[in-house]
Amino acid sequence: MSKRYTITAALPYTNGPIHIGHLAGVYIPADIYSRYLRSQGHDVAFICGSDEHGVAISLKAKKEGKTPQEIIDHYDALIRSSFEAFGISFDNYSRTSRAIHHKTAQEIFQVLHEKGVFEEKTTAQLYDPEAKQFLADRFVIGTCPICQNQEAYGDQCESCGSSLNATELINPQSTLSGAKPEYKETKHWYLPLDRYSEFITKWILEGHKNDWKPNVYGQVKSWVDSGLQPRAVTRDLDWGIPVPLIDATGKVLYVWFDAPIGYISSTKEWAEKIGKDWKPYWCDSETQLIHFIGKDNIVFHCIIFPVMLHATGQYILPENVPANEFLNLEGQKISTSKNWAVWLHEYLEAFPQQQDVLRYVLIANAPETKDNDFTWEEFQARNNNELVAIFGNFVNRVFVLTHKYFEGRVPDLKTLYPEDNLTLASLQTIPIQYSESVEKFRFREASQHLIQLARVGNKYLADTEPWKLIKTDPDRVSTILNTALQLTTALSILSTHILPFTSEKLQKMLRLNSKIDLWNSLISGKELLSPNHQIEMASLLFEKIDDAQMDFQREKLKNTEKGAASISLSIAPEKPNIDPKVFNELQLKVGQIIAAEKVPKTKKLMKLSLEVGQEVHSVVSGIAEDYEPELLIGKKVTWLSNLASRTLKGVESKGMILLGENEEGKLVFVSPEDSNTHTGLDIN
RNA sequence: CGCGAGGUAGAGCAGUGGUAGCUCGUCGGGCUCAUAACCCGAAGGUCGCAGGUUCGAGUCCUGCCCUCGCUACCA
Repeated sequence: MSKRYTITAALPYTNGPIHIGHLAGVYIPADIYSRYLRSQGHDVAFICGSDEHGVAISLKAKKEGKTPQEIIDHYDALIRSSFEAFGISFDNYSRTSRAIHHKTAQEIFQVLHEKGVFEEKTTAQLYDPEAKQFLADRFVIGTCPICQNQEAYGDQCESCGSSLNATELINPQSTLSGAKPEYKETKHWYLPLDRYSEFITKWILEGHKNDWKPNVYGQVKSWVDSGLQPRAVTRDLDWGIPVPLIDATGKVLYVWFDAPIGYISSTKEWAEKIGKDWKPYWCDSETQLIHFIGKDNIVFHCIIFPVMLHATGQYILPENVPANEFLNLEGQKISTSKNWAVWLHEYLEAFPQQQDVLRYVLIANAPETKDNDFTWEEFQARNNNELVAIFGNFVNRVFVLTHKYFEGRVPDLKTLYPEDNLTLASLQTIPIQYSESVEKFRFREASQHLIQLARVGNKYLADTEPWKLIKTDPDRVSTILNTALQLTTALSILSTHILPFTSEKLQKMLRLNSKIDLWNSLISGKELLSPNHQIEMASLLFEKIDDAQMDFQREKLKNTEKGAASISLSIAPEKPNIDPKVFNELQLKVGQIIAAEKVPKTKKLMKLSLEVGQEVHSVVSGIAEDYEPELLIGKKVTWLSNLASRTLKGVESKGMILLGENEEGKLVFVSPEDSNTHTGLDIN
């Protein structure tokens, strides 16, 4: 029976291009699922769009001396075209900067406001008087009151790991202008999540205990157990959707309030274009709503957005939120700022017409249950050993044999032997297993069922050996090749979701004209190609990828990483001049490390014994992530000796070892002769 | 620190109480229609560690270790 589905894929944020992590985590699974549902005859709206609001874009614009509009136009165009070229089959890809979205988001805000859902609160927040802006915690830096790190953020000190309030920082500074933030009162609207705790508990914790993924369920449970808090849904900012109330000038909707509404406005835009009613896709309880996201988005899609939808009293809730974990690249976290990524638009240029290879590799190794690693070595191996050797080679064998023995016409099916029946049976059983996997969002498993079908084909040919029988029993060969051709056709149907470009090419080679109901013919065991049907000459579906190409990609990664490093090799801004007396108050000495050990239960802290003249002092330093204890022994360092002692994690620390942070984010000791340092390095 | 997920052959994964499995890689053999492709076979695991429950534990319980993530702006 045909059902209605609304499938959403996380809105990409338009401050950077799309990389393989986005694809493996969200877009390829969502695309496969949508294509699958369509081939089953379901009514599918596969919805996405660019997320174009928020502080990050406004900041990036300021930094690059552009307008936010220029930034979003650039990335929206890039993202849009690379999705298109990659075959992500969105029914609509919109933008949150469009009028229809502004209107939709404001309407939903209005509805919630009129229903009295929001709480209004006036609080004092940090304000930058020079930039004339309120500051998010992240945009205030200052000295950590706990470890004296001078670059602690308003919410957390990354050196000692303590969580902080921006108010606790010593000498707070705005990262926008360098000005000293002051307090200013401001009014905001809060979504009282705490009042919906029971709703979330019943709906997810009780209702979806067994059908949602453990990582998603666990995350939600963790939020609910720790007590949901009211959350502000407005911000004082100049970039975003204006809050549609008279007493809210200068305020915009919080980006996380407006972004998920983008799914709805994108659906509206699509429905208008094709003359449909959008409402059933969001308001009809028969519709299945599925959100594809990455794990960092769980709270928004499982708690905040559903509460918003629920509170309006008009919308349906997601049936499932199959969030994936993260993909690493060559053993390291993918990082946009460090340029450690494989960008989709660059892949498309480097590997033209090979979209399916990346689709296959990423889905075969999708981070479904835990973080996974993408390596070019694996990319090459999967292409050469699976797509080329198993899938492509089987198809090629069948085409070559059919032309060699039957002039490219499908031969008759004569007497069926047990091995023929066995093979034909798998044309039904494998698609059924494949379907089960897809319906459970187990795409990695589904890709293995697909390749399994090609394996069955290779084995069938190896077992029956038609090239030997042709001399003695041409009738038998006729049956074998008919069977092999049915299998090839089945392969072209089963691969439509994961390998859409390949599937299309193969169907052209087979001259498969009617595309209607291919899936049904497949699982009902109908004859897929009739005798005497003429097929095209063989052409290769996949090509081998050689070592040189892979070396080139690996080299490129290294170089772009270096390139990014040289850009970020920035010189810290000058601080105001100080009185020489202040400097004289600092006591700096050279010390030598004579012992080092990690402080237990911490990530970064290392306990060092420092020999200074005749004395030995104990100093705790946040360098454990960058240095092995053994390598530190014997090292001479610059030591600030008259900093008041303090105790970190139960270990007394006297003074402070001077360190700089280099372009790779690695802490280096201040020894100007060292190759790790560069001129202009900020010492602290 | 708290919370969540993960830790199973060289690599990537499946396996929720009953003789440890799949794919890739490795080694050996077969085949020659095919993109030096394909098919068969073998080697390779104290299932993170330590206790416990049970006739029986990868699977349940307890403690610990390691990796990743979340802690409210990175998929």
